[in-house]
Amino acid sequence: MSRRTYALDFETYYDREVSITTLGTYGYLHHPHCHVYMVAVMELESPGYEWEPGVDKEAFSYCGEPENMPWETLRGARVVAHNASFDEAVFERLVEQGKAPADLNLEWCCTADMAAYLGAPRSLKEACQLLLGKYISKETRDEMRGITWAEAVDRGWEQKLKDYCMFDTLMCGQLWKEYSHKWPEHERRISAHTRRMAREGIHVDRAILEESRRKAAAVLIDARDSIPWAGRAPLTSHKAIAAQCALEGIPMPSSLAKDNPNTIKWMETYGGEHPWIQAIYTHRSANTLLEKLNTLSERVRPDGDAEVNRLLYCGAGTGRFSGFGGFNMQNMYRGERYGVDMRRIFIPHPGNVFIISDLAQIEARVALYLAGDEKQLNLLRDGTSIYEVHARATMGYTGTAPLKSADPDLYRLAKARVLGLGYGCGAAKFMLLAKTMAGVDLTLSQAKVQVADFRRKNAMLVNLWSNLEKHFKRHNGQDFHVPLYSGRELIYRDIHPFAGEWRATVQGRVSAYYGGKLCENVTQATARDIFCCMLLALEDAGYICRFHVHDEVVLEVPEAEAEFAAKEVQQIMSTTPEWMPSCPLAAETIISTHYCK
DNA sequence: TCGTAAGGCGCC
DNA sequence: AAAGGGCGCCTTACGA
Repeated sequence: MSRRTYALDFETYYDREVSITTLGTYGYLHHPHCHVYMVAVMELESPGYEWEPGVDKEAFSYCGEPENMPWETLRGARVVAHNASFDEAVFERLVEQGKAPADLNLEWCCTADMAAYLGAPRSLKEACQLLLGKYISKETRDEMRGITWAEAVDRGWEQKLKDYCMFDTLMCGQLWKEYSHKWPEHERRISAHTRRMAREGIHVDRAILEESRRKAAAVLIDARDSIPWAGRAPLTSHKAIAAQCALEGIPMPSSLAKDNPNTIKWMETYGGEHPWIQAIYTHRSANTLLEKLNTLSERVRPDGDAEVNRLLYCGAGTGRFSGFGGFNMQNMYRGERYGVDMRRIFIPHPGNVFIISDLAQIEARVALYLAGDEKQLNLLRDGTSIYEVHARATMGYTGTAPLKSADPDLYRLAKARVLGLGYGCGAAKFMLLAKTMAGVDLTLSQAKVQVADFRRKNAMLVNLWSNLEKHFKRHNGQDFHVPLYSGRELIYRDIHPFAGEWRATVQGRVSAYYGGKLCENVTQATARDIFCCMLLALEDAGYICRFHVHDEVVLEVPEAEAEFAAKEVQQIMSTTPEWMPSCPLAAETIISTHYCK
């Protein structure tokens, strides 16, 4: 039985400090200044569906203070909101405050997520422009920053605000009516899964968190004391550093990036005589570390769980998830620095353990599948590691022993090639990638040889690059839809040449594209779809996902079930979706009492 | 005092 | 012809 569907939009007080951005959803909704002053609710089958401001407001079930909203109307309904994570959280807060009933059995759906799935921008304004051809003004919302409901009423803004709120609700509803049939059920489940994770948070070891903050702060103070201009100029200011260089008669490097080869040489040459050189790098990294720990600390709720696993569904143009502001779980330090292992801070609730499982080299495997390289796929199916497969298929390795032990140098070079050259990277860039990804030192001419050799021996992949580019360019002046095996598609809009590049718009962002990059996009998108398939399979099997990072999932299970769970999770994570049969996947699964790499 | 851009850097 | 990509957060600089 299908549910009745309503569009809904809340309006709440906000200012510079009291906002989701600064406080997180929980902190914001529990702040004493936070006030939910309006809600608009519209039944999508109502005749007022074509309502425009000032014409007919009868279409609305309700628009006014949430305290007087007849919430029973919504019992058992589907509720559609733009950025439902917010509206759902507001509703839960009203329940908590006794202003709404707890048992309405609502199904929340998010039109911002839907827009992102369709390759449109997330914001209501831009989504309506692209998907409905309608212009929305956000002026009223901007004007309300720092203005309370009572003040707005005093200014005579009551009707203006109602119109604004109803119009947003209407637009949200229209987006849903026009496009929801293009948003498949399994993707709606992923969207809901993302909101569920955020709502529940992650348990945190507060003792380790506080100890980590103390350690980072101590390092920071030491570094500061070694910087001569401390207190007189910003500590990592390029201008201040250039002035110090001039003062001490040493050259200023063109870049201060710590991985830049020229900068490394500069640090080695002058670092000994001038200890502040090391100190600026120490300060930079210790400061970032401390700030992240501070952010995390601010997001810990009274129950010891932190709201740091909010993700944007389809936040990236490829459909990957992205961060949502505040603490970002997707770029967390691995291992220890300054005696702090950030990942250890995240723990399961008492009596539980984490099951951590990741897809091994998922993108490299998908790329072979998309390119149709059966030779390498067959070797993979035999259980050979992907780097050895590459060495056997394209680098002339014929030994019977595993490559990793038989010829470690060749193995590392194969790894560098697989990780670094799959998407059109050139020789200069490959030098850096080979070093950072596989620890391989190459001269520029050696890198050139490797790039040329890779492209010659991996013709099917190179073919995929050029085919994608060819089709892309053929859509000059149009949109290019790239179908994925999952049934989803990537959409490159408004393709046109500009300044020697080929540009397109994805989720409202314009950038340049070429074969290797398109191939990377399609590969990443497919890997994302495979991963999401597994998220749902895990949910179906009853597992609670605390958070995930692109190809890695962290589940929380009772300790007593850990062994069985690890086996079952490993099984689920190794199972290829039915829409991509015979793509050889692999997973690694561990049991842990804390998050770790 | 704002918003934005850019340099730098963390991860997948 | 040549081009790894996908993100977000921190600081500083700069212009309105």
